[in-house]
Amino acid sequence: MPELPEVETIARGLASRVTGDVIESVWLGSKPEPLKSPAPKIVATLESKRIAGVRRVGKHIVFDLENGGRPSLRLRSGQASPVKGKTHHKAGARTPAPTSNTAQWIVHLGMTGRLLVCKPEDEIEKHTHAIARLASGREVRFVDPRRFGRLSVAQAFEAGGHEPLEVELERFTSLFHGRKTPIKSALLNQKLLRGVGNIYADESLFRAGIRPRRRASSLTQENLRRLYLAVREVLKEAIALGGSSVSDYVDSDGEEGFFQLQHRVYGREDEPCLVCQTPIKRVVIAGRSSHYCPTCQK
DNA sequence: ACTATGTCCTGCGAGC
DNA sequence: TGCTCGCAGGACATAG
Repeated sequence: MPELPEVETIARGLASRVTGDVIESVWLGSKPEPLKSPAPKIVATLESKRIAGVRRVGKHIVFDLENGGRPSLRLRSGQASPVKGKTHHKAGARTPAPTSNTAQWIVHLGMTGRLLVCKPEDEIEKHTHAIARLASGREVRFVDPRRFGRLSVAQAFEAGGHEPLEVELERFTSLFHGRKTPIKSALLNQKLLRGVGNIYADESLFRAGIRPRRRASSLTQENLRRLYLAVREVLKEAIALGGSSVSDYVDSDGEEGFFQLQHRVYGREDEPCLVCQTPIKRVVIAGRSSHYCPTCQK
C-alpha cells in the first residue's frame, strides 16, 4: 500500500501521538506471523521501553526505543487474548533483553499494512497481527490483510539505497549508470533509491517526460536531471497532501490523503492526458502496472 | 553482478 | 444473486 509519502505521513502522525509513551506489553498473532525477527525477541525488545521517537526510513517505520520505561504492569489475570486461539506473549525472563540502552522496532507495511492508535475498547479488526499496549492506556495495532508487511527489531537499523529527498544530483545520476533495466524498474529498486513505489515512479516519469520502458543506461544527463527534480517534486507535493488514498489507505488518525487528486497518469488508463489529451497507456513492466502518455513521454 | 520472473496473501470490483 | 477472473501501494527467492 504505502510508498514514501504515505509512510512519512504515518510516521509523523505516530510520532506526534506516541512519542514519550511506554510499551507495557505486546501481543503477537499466531503463525504464520508477519515477522522478520523471532517473536520472543520482538516482545523482549519492545516491552518496558519508552518510545523516544518515530521516523521513516525508506518505506520502513522505525520506532526508536530506549530503556527507562516503568516496570511492566501485568495485565489483569484472566484477560482474554484479543483474538481467540492466539498466543499471548507477556514480558518474561526467558529471553534476555538486549544489553544496549537503545533499540528499534521496524515496521514495513507491505501493500495493505496499517498502524493504528486505538483505545482498548475499539473493536479488533480482522487481520490484526500485533498489538502494543501503552502506559497511556492506548494501543498501537498492526493490521495487514495480505500479510506482506513485516515486523522486526534491530539495534541499529540500516536500509539500503538513498533517500530520494536527500540524495544529491550527482549521486542520483550515478545510480543508473550502466543499467540495462527499464528506468521504471530501477526507480522501484529499493537498493538504489528507497521509498519510491509504483505510483510515484509513474508520476515522476510523466513529469520528467520519460517513458517507463526506457533503459536506465540510455538516459541523458538532461533526462536524469529532469527525473531527479521530478521525483523530489512529486514526493514533496504528496507529503504535503498527506499521501495518496487509492483504495483504503488512511494514516494513523484514520485520515485520508489527497495526492490521488493530483495523479496525472497512475490509474488513468484510456483517460486523456491532462496536457495533450492523448489517451494514457497502461503496460506491464516487471510485473507492475505502468502508466504513461505516449505523446508527452519519450 | 545484473536482470527477469514467479510467489507470497486477501479482498474487491467487473463481467458474465 | 453468485460465481470467476484479474488486479492491487511490495519485496523477496530463484533461475538465467
